[in-house]
Amino acid sequence: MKLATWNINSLNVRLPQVLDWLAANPVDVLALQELKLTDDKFPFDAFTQAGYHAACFGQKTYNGVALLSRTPLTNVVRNIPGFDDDMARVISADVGDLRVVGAYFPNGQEPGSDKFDYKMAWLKGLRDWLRSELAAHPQLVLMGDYNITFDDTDVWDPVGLKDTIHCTEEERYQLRALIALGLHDAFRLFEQPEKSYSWWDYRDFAFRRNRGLRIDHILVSHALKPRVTACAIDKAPRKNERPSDHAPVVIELQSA
DNA sequence: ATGCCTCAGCTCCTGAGA
Repeated sequence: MKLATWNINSLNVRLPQVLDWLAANPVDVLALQELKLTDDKFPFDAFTQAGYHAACFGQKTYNGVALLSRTPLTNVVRNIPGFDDDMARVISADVGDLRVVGAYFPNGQEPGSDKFDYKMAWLKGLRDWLRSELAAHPQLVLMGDYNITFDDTDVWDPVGLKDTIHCTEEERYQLRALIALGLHDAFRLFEQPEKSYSWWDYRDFAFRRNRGLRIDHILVSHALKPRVTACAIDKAPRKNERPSDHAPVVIELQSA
């Protein structure tokens, strides 16, 4: 089976591209981030016609996440239990024998800012909750827009961007702490092209120049790791007209 | 260069994204 994650930067604008991508890439599960719409505006009918069940957790203007699945989504949980948050950033569900968590991590704006402090608190909240979630659901996948690079390999200009947002040691420490719960970066389980990124700034022809960051990730639990057969970033949708600034990341799993 | 795009909205500018 295949699962994917994609920050689509407004579902209102990107719905046709999501449907086109699903038609060409009929994944079993797709996690979406940055819907930028409320639940009452979510296009359930369009996804039903495309053959997908959907669970959404929307919000006006900002944030908003959803899960699409070929098979029913059950035990849906919105946001991080135990972490009080007024932003719609996390949605979890059972899909077959998997626990799927889709997440839109805070941006953080700038080290030292209030938004950076919120990002750190959110990461701690996520980790505290995931510890018990992993214990309850050994076969777990956590995918989404993490807004953090693992290391300089994920950064087009590690010197120029040293200690800037997405690249600070504090953020990377938090990411390693998530890994330490018993998770693996599916992308690095395989040989990958050099300078592989999942996000490119809209400005300055950044995509054409491949000036990007790898900030969209799929982490798999220990129990799931042996089932992973492939993981790749699909740059094709970034070449569309009016693209999202992010590209989808896709993982392939053997059946249990 | 507090810029460069893109999107939402209390929409002809501003805040936020990353």
